[in-house]
Amino acid sequence: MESITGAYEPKETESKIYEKWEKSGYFNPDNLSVEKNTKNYVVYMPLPNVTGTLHMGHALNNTIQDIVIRYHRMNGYRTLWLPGTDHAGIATQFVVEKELKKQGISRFELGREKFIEKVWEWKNKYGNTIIGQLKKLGVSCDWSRIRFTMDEAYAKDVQNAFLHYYERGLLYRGKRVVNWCPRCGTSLSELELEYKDEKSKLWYIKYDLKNQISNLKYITVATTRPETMLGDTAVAVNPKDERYKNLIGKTLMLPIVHREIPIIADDAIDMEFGTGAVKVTPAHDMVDFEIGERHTLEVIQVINERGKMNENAGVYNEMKAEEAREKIVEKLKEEGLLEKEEEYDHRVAICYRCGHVIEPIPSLQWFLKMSMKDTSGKDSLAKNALDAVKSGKVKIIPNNFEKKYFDWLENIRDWTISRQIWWGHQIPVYFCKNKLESISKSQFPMPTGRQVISNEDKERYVVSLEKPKMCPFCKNCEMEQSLDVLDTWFSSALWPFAGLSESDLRNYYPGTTLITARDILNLWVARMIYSGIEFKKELPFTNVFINGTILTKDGKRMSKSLGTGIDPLKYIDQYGADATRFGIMWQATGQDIRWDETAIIAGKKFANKLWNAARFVLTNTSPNNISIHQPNPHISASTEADKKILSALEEMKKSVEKDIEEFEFSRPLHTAYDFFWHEFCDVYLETSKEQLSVKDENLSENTKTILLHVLLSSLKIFHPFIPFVTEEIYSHIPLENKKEYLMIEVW
RNA sequence: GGGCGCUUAGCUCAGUUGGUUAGAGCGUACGAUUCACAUUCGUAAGGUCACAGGUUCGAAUCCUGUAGCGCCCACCA
Repeated sequence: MESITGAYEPKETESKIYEKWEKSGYFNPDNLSVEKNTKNYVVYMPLPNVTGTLHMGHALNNTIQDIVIRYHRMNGYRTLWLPGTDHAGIATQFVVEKELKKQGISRFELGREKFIEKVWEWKNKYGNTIIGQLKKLGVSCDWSRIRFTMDEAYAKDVQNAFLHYYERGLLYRGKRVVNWCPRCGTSLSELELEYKDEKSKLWYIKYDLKNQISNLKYITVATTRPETMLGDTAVAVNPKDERYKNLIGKTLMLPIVHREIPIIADDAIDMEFGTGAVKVTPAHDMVDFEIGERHTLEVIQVINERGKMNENAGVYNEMKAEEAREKIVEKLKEEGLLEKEEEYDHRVAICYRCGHVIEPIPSLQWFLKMSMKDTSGKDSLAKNALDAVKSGKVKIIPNNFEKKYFDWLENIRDWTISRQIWWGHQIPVYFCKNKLESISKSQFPMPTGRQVISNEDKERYVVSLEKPKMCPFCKNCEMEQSLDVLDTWFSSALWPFAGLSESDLRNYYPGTTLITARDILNLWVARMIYSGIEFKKELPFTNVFINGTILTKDGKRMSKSLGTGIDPLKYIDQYGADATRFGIMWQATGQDIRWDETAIIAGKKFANKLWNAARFVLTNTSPNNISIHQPNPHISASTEADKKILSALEEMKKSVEKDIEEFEFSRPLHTAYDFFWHEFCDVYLETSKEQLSVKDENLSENTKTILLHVLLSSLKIFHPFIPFVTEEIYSHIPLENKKEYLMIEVW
């Protein structure tokens, strides 16, 4: 075995082997020589963003996926791991905007079309960075099937999904208070918000009663946002609150504005907090908006999309909200209407992307109906997702994450799917430019093909996959496509099937397993589940495995922005991908991981141990041209040591299989490690030296067979974990019925 | 405020249904080594299993409570 010498050097070996694997075509299940009726094993990669670069979380998540895929491939499944990237609307737009800013250009100067061109340029240049990094890790994805969420075929399915929902009556347009980022100029879903603690004040403001009741002249409300009082349309109290019971239905004079507003009773009010009386501003608070709906209150918007006061704010018009706040507090003080102010710590919502404080404002958006309650005979999307897990058809592993999933779905709100950014799937809605006051029936032609026409809100539009050739309303305008784009998750929800070819859908849908991080369980997984049922009538997968989170050594979250992240590429470069994978999996017990670098060193040492043990076996077996045949090599135990190692091997193998099938990935690595190092190397290898030196040809030949057999079996077992070094060693093993690669060996 | 999880050797963590001397990697100490591997081998030190009760013949493991840490959810203006 002259080609195995010295210490193991991962660097060259790894890139050489990865190239060979890719060339072999075996990442593509169509090239695997499997029987026709063989079962599929399909894994959907959680889509990295095109802005992404590899971090520890990806390394962990993708290593686990690769273990599952390689294990099943060797076990004879038609194995497909589908990779892809996500256009990541706001995230990408933000990155490109920042790039442009360096050159002193804003996206508004550029204009929408030019800007989108720039984003595509950026995407084509940098969008596959993470894919290249993943390859270094050794992942065996089928790159021939890589998709991007804005590929032509994918985009078509996205548009189709929109139309489908519209036809089913699940999409509606409405003015709602949404989370608005004034900097990004778009609405955000609740899942896109982050929070930060802020030191603020709680102001106690007197609202005079229109008519004094006995001695009572006013009631006091507490607020953190006095500037929104200009848009107050009620004050609410809890109906059970004795203090205010006799005031319900009475009228107050709103200070500064001098507008009459009613006192109403609503269960949402907490009697314990503040004074128990709350100002209600339906335009600028989600809860107030809901209260407003229940009591049919007027919605008066006083803050605009840029975070400034608007014309309804009178003298405060065009002031920034914070400035108006100060001015209003001053004014209240002057008028003696400020009872007191308290220091108050609270949380404010901020944009997950740019960090700007979120301003709840009313805005016309598209919503996807989720709620369980209003059923139109058919089960709601949320109900379908809920039932899939409740019935056990989809398993969430570990199952304590089910609760989080159920909680979210059971309390779900309609999903705001429109975004006012430029980068994304533009919604397939076309407006009539002429705002005709009334339209006669005769002006409503039948829709052509798959089109739905609508004239709600005096805004006439057509939902259609293609731009209508002629406006069905005025018959002469060039219809204009809506400028809204879809929430990124609207398209990623379709990931298991969107953009796949007919034959791939037939052969590879539904898939088997999804392996992901817990923070996107609801954001993404739940939505894929109901989308699968909605569009393909079949659940997209049966297992959802949630991997742990990698924390820093002192238990903090690893994050780029905090500077606490660690770059796995540094480890791959220094110790090799095998060592890095080993180190990660050694620690990935299911719990969150406080990162310990020494495990990678253990991995590096182990790769070397494996290498040297192989070197020993191969140099001691090659002189006589011994080779083995599998699957049933003629193994017989002639000594106690033989017996022991063979039964230990079988036991180890069984234990590893059981673990992997139960989504345990760290324990099998420990088990195999213990066996190989301590039982095979420390004990049997030493014993074999004696057995080989005895002048008993049968014994020494048999010992050689056993050495080769145990080595080969071990290589297979380790391959899913540390694919490179095992593949390299395999290429040197004298095997009669050898496969082209260990990767496709029979487990 | 609610939910989930964690607390075991100096560090990072295992410990399956309760059952003898509680394990691993790394680190530490001492020793070995021309014979696959110093990325090695051998030996050793090191733990009142967070704390307090309880169940049991027997508890790191089950129950109750307390404390600390982490994460998630929630409309406390």
